Amino acid sequence: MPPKISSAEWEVMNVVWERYPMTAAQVFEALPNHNEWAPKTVNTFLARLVEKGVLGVEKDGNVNVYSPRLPRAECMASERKDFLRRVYQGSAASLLMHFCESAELSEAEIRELQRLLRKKKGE
Amino acid sequence: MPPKISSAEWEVMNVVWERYPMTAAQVFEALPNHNEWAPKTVNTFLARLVEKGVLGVEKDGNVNVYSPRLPRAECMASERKDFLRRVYQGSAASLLMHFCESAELSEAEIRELQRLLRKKKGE
DNA sequence: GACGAACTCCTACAAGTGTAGGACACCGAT
DNA sequence: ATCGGTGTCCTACACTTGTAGGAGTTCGTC
Repeated sequence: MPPKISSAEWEVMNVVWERYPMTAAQVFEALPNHNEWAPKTVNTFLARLVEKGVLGVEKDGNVNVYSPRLPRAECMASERKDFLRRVYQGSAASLLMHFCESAELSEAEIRELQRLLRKKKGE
Repeated sequence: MPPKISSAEWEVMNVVWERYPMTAAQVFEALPNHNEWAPKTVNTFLARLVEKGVLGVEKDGNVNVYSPRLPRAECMASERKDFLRRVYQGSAASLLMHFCESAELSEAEIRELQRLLRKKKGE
């Protein structure tokens, strides 16, 4: 199981998973809420992610270069499992209903979901 | 917005939302993992939930009786929003696909979802 | 009216998280 | 060789969360 990734750490990882390898400065630049955190703060998150084994770091000269050590899909799956249990006590059906109702979905996305459900029914 | 409810606090709230009002002892008894926490621990969670305004408390003699002060649906919605943003960066469609794929769904549940999607398409 | 059981209220403490600051090192320009 | 900028590493600190323990109050029973 991947380790627990905190909320701020997810922000960072979302950036790094998109386009690694990255230096701390690049991560800082790429963050959407880049204005809300001091560069040092981002540095702390990077260091903690390395500690946790979510990120790996290599030196390019004196500069740290970070890359994921865990696949995003795996961390997402672990987070889904936790959320499903904690908030929905395991009931995937009501979770899906709730998200479905409040989601804004395009025609194409709806069709894709319908296709998936039809396939599921067949099993 | 409801306040942040921690993982352990969700366990407690899931019980209280099912059948309030409840005393601390009743909550303790009703907890699924009732064996893993000391009664005092559960007490701490209850107190914190009252502080946060999620639970209300009244005295029945010298005994505390707890009831929700926030509707479950509202707390779930807030949690969904947070999860969607943090892990899926707002993409409800991929969230739904992922949960759909890994979920075990009965025929009836699938039909219900299909109905919901058809309705959504019509809008 | 004193004692034990039950319950509440206050306190504690370590680990995790958000939020950085300061010291120190190294590279490029002068 | 020196100095300033840029980056790393270590340290800090308050708040949250998980996990309770102990002191004190009160009610029913002997």
